[in-house]
Amino acid sequence: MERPIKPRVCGPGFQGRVYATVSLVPPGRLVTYGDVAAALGDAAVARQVGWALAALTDDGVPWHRVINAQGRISVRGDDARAVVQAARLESEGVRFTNGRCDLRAHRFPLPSAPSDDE
DNA sequence: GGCTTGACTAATG
DNA sequence: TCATTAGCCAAGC
Repeated sequence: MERPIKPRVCGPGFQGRVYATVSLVPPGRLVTYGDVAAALGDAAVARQVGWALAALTDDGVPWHRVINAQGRISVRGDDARAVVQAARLESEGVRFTNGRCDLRAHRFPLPSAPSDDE
């Protein structure tokens, strides 16, 4: 059957995989950069996940559902982005406390690397 | 082809 | 809880 996610059609190289994986996260749920990286097959590329999202311009990707392992929003200088992210998450039912969210309660179990078997 | 940058993570103090 | 350090890896120049 048609593969659930085809990284290549979502973008070039690594970024496309990141977008595809992040797109799997349903509203009201959260994932960490490490989770996305692990879903891609390499937990060590968490940094690259953030880098990929930083270059993201597609509203079709719920980038705001991706936070760091500490349950905090990190946008590395883009404060406006952080405000938007927090607002969207709260809009989806995610509760924030002291700038941190309840990652334990909202964490979404990402599936293993998007099956692009070929 | 090599160096630098970067929305991270885990460990330590 | 916060600050610092070391490690990993892809994209850009």
